[in-house]
Amino acid sequence: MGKLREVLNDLHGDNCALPLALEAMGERWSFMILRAAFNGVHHFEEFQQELNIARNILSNRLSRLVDHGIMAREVMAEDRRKVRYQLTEKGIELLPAMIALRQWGEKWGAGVPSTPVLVDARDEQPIGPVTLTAHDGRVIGYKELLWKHRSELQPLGQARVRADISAAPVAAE
Amino acid sequence: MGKLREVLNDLHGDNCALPLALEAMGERWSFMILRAAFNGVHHFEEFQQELNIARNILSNRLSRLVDHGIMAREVMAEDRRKVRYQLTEKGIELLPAMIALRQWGEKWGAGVPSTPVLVDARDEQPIGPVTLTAHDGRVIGYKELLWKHRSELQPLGQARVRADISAAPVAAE
DNA sequence: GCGCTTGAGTTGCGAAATGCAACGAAGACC
DNA sequence: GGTCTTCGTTGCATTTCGCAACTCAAGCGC
Repeated sequence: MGKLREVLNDLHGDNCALPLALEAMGERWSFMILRAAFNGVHHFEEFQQELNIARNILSNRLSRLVDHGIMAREVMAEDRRKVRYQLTEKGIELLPAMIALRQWGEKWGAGVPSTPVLVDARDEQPIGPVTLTAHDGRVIGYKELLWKHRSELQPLGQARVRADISAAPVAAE
Repeated sequence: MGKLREVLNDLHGDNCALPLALEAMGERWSFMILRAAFNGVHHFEEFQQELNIARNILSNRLSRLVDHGIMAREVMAEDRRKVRYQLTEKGIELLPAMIALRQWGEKWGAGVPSTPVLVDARDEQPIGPVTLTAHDGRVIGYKELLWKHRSELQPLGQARVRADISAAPVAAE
């Protein structure tokens, strides 16, 4: 955990939340555990058999996920031997990242059709590909993108709104 | 590399491309290197200084990314000491996954505003959050989703189209 | 040519993470 | 009380990571 964290907050003057995400999810089994959790796995033994992961590692990974607030640990009332691991909202919000990874693997791997498939509950159609979108929701490709430093963004906040606001006082003077 | 790969292709009868993606990108520095690459870093020494990563690890990670077809290695013609590492299309298509992770880190980390920011080249507005969408592009939340086995999907292909097709013969009879 | 620098790695070795198998301990079950 | 479950922990071998020093080919100044 040493090196990576040290570098977390400065990348030649850049700032990035990516290392922060990686500190929580960058370890070998984290995403696999997350996936199992999304598939309804809740207990230690279930994870262990499903993933074929060493028990000590699983124990460690689950603790870490709990520490990071990605999963919640709860001793069950009706059988106090059992512990239930449940995704928190913070954990659930990793779904787009996980699905993006999975779709990438599907596209570029050896044509493995992943199962189970995530479908829209309304019509049971598989979901679409995870994409980047402009602020108005329009899908946007890599070539239509620029990396900008925060300082060189539109004067402050959303350009259009901002223009309206700043125009008002001038008119009032 | 042992355990994880063994389990890659069967998760109690499930199939998943996620482990495949993780095999390529699941190692400690892979995403950080990818991020640097997206930010215009191309040479060994640049990666090394930018990331403060050990040279042997960097060497190893770059080779592996090249092996996986995520980056391309090219010895430069005008100075044959220099090697240029360039993202391939396969690498570029990891952008949604990377941004999803980064946005998650931004949201749940200690309010770190990431820089540089990805903006729409057209209006220089920051891009929107990476989301899951239904097949028709409508944004879809976790609670509106179901996990379905491939076998229990709508009879085959798209439901609506399928319904039309299957209705026709019946009417014809 | 000859020393000097630069770019891209490699090597050796200690520290940390991972994997395996066996063990422990509390709670349920009869 | 004895046994079975569930969730871990412990000890030890293997693998990966991290650091610093070293190699080695290619350009550069003269």
